[in-house]
Amino acid sequence: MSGNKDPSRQDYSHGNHGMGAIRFPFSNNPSIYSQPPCNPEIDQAIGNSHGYDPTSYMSFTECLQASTGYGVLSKAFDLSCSSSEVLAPGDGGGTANELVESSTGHGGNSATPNSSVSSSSTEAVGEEDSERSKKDQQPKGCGDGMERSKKVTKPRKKGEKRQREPRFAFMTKSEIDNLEDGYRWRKYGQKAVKNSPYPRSYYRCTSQKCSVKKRVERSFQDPTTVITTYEGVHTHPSPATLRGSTASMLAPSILTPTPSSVTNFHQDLFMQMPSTNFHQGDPSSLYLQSLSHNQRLQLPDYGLLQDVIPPFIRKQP
DNA sequence: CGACTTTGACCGGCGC
DNA sequence: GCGCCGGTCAAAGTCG
Repeated sequence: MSGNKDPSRQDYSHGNHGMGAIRFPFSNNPSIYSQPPCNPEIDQAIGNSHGYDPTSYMSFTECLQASTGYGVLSKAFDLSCSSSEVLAPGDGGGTANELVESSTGHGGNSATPNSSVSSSSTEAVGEEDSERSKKDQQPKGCGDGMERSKKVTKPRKKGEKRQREPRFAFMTKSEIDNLEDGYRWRKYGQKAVKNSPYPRSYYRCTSQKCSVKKRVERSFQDPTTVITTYEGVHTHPSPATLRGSTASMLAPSILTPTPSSVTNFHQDLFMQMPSTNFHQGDPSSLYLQSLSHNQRLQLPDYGLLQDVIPPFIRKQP
């Protein structure tokens, strides 16, 4: 191996050398994302209704950290959502597939034209991830000299369905695949995506006790769009947060509340969300749109407030 | 040398 | 039952 073998990666990973060097961009400029996501799969996954409200954004990190409290999200959605649309099979499709992690929602009737940024997805909040427990219980010892072909598989109880962590999917307009979100990730897999020339990458949070995963893929119809799907809840604060101002350095516009304040902060944060910002799917899900880091440079300077005030609040007159 | 990426193989779920 | 496909594993390679 010589690294850099995957052309499909290189093509759009400008300047992305490993992780942690990328800033997550966002912008308040609604015009940038004037076109709907193109990948039909993704459209469905994120419940794209072509009617999202581009004026309402929150930063990637905010969303992510908000995801540390699904209850909060749910609460927020309860407050802000009136209908049950989530996924928008809309165009007669019903070709729901892999990206529609959100299992269903409730029928996910098509969103109304103004129903906004619909959410993407979340899945049943599995208490115990059987998948993970499989790994945990799986005799790791099988590694020593053991070939993969003899990999021990944990006997799964019959009828025990694999449950997944809740997921959030974000769409991001970016040339960069692996967006800086304040956490450290280790890539553990990459797969070709059906019907797409772009591969899907699988990442796992490097924190030992944290089992959060994320998938990153690129829309095949709009290569500038990256779809990031988070699965699980971080059990630890963002390393960036711990490092103090690092997060701010990486992404000055991204709020990185202290761990202890995350919950309350996001509760407030979602409470303040415009009702068009997110729609309730199943319990909670987000669909974030953001912009390239280039565009972020055009943001007005809020000084210290940049790190305090959520962007979607900031932008308001 | 440790952390991380790459990559082919394996596994399980699901549709037919 | 079979095949497809998404997700994961883990050895090997790369990088700093």
